[in-house]
Amino acid sequence: MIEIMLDKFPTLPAPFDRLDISERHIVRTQSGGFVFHQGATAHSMYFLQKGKIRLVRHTESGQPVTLFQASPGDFVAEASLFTPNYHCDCVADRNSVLVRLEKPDCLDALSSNPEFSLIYIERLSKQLQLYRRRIELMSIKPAKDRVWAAFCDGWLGENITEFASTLDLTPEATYRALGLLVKDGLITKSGYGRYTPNRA
Amino acid sequence: MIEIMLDKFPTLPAPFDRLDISERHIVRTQSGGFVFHQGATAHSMYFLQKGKIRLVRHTESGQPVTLFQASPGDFVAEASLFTPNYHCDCVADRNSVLVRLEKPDCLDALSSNPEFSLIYIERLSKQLQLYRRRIELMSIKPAKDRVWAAFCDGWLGENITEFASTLDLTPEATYRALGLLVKDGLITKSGYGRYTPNRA
DNA sequence: CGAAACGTTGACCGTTTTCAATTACAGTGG
DNA sequence: CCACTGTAATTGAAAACGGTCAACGTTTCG
Repeated sequence: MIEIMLDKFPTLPAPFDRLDISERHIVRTQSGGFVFHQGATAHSMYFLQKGKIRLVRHTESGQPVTLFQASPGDFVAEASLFTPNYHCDCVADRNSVLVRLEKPDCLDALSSNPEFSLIYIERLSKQLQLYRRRIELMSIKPAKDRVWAAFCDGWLGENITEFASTLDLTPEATYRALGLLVKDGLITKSGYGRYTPNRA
Repeated sequence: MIEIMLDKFPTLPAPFDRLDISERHIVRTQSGGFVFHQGATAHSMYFLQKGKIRLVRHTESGQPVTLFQASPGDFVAEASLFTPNYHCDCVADRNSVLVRLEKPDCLDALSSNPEFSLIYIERLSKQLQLYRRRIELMSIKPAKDRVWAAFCDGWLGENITEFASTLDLTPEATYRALGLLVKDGLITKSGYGRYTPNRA
């Protein structure tokens, strides 16, 4: 039970786990509610613990443009540490729980504690790696090859639908690709919605 | 003339412009040559000044997998600051010029100079923003909408082919999309390979 | 001038999306 | 424990979109 809850609520990762976080930093937002608004003074960055949030920018003509959809475990508005105002809205798609990391606290820690900085830089560097890899994955053309590459990388989690959206494929296309890979003997279907790698 | 040359050879951006860089840090690699090998001790990260390089990982079965293709202005192997070995090959696709940023120099600067760290963190944060936006762009389904969104964002540079590849579209598809946008009156073709936004 | 690279357009083809229907599983309340 | 409900998984068929191939125009640069 407890493990499941921990699973569903990722904890604040290093180096921010060192900050003094109290209940007043926890932000609970109802589905449809705003975490911050475009143009508002950027006081904080956020860590999404639970739910789904979306960063939306409004163009001059008023058209909304989604910049990023965050899932639990993602940081949001890291760059706000370096900009005076938020450049987009942050809106919750579901009831969500976030940890507010206030700008002064972050900048203090980063300025005064080199170890803290290094760990954050490490985190950002590795994130960058992941994003680059994901872009490279999305550019693989036949769906079968893309799914195979991503599968080998270990992107497939619990949920195939989510896996599909990570690859920018429809779930249907993903199921079919997985089916072909099974037929090729590269992977094995080990149950309803479960696929496991084969030994060479 | 000189400006053009500066254009073609991006200079080392902050904060690394503060490091003491001499000729011995400049790495020139012929097309097909390697900058570093998977498994080798990670001594440095690199800044690509000219040319094209590719990060390639070899799977257990020996299949090569491209992780990232870098263009001038990109950093490569930032995460190697935090890992003992390179986890992929770095191979030049053209004659290339890189600046080698040695791990001890970088870690020293990051550990001893908080301002240096902050600027690097700022850079990484903004890179992250760009990648996230690019992923979001690539997930826009009809090519026309994708091109329009990217165009509004200002991704279109000098080269339409490059613009196309950024969007994971073929040049042909991109030309057609641009044509439709012109037909819709959203943009104007202002010359051979030149498109400009329309006023509302 | 000539070669090379980029831009542009057309036609055809293949893959993926879309839409629809069915099955499997998890969680809920009786 | 079981029916009940919702979400995810799965499969099929048809349509649409973008990729591929091919041809040609334009610009740049040596």
